[in-house]
Amino acid sequence: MSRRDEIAAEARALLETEGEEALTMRNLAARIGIQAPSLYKHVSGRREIETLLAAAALKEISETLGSQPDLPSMGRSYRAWALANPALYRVATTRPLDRENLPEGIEEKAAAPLLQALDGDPDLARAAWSLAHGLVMLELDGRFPDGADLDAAWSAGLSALG
Amino acid sequence: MSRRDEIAAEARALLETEGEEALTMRNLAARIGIQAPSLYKHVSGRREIETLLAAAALKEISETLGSQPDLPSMGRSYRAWALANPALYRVATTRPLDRENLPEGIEEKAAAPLLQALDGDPDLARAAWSLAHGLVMLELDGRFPDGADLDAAWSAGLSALG
DNA sequence: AACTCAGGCTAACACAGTTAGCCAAGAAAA
DNA sequence: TTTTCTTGGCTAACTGTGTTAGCCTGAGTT
Repeated sequence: MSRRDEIAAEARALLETEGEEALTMRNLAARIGIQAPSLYKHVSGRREIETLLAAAALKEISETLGSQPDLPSMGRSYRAWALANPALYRVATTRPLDRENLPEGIEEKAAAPLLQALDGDPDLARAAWSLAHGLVMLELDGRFPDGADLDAAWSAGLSALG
Repeated sequence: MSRRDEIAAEARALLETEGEEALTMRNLAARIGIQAPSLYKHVSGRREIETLLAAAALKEISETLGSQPDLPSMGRSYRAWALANPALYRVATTRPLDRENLPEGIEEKAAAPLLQALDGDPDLARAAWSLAHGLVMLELDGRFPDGADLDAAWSAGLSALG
C-alpha cells in the first residue's frame, strides 16, 4: 500500500471513528506517525484527500446499489450505507467535488443502477436520487421530528416514483 | 434596530454578497465598524449567528410556500428561493440546528403548507420535502450533469408524489 | 565514489473562533 | 450633585486550522 493509499485509508478511519471535525491534517498525520507538512509530499492538500474519500464512497455506493433487484431495496441499501458511514457520506456528497481529480466515469457508474430501475427515465432517476439524498441528509442532520416514521416516508416516496 | 439585529442583517448581507466562507467574525465585525471580540457582547458566538440566520430563512421559506396554491408551484417557489439565496439556504438547512435558541414552532410552521397540500399525509409530506431539499442541494453543489433538465426532474418528482 | 531525489523534518505564516481584562460614557442611585 | 454600576467598545493573546519554505538524511543510480 502506497503512502497515498495509506493516507486515504487512515483519513477514512479517522472520519468514521472520531467524526468529521476530527479530520485535520495534523490528526491524520499523527495517526500515520508523521508530521502534518509531510502529507504534502503525497497529496496536494486537504481537498485532494476529500476527493479520494469521495471516490471511494461513490464506488462503494454504486456497488451496493448495483446488487439490488428493485427500487425499494435500493432505497434501503442507500439509507443503510449512509447511516453506517455518515461522515463519509457527507464528505462525498455535500461539497462540490472537483471532477478533475475524480476517476473517469465514476459518477455515471454510480447513477446507472438507479437509471436502469426506472426504465431509463433520466428525470425520474434524478428525482429518485434527490429524494434519497434529501431523506438521508435530513435524517443525518436531525431535521425530522423525534417520532417520525422514516421507513414509511421512504416507502411512500419510492413507491410513488417507482 | 438593536445591535443584535444589525449583526444578523449584516451577516446575511455578507453571506449573500461574498459567499459562505466570507462569513467570519472579523469580516462581520468590520462591516459593522467594530472589532471582532465586541460581537460577543451581543451574541454568544458564531453558532448563534447562524441560528439567527436559519430562523430568518425558515420564516421566509414558510411564508413563500404558504402563499402558493398547489404542490407544483410550491416546488417552483422553493427552488427559486434557494437559488436566489444559496448561501443562506445552506446555512439554514445543512447543519444540525440547535432548537434551543430557535423560535418556538417555526419548524412546524415551515412544514404546514406542504402537509396541507398533501392532504395531511405526513409520510408523503416528508418525502416531498426531502425531494425538494435533495434537488436543491444537488443543484447547488453542481452534482447534476451540465445539460440536465432540472425543470423536468422537479415535475416528474412532484407530480408522482402529488 | 559521487549524485540525485524521495520523503521525512522544523519553523513559520495567515487566518479562524474565542477569552481575558481594561476602559470610557452614560444611566441609576446616593 | 456626586458616586456607582452597567453597557459596549477596545487590545492582546491563545489555540487550532491549512499551508509554505527550506533543510537534511538515507537509499538507489550512475
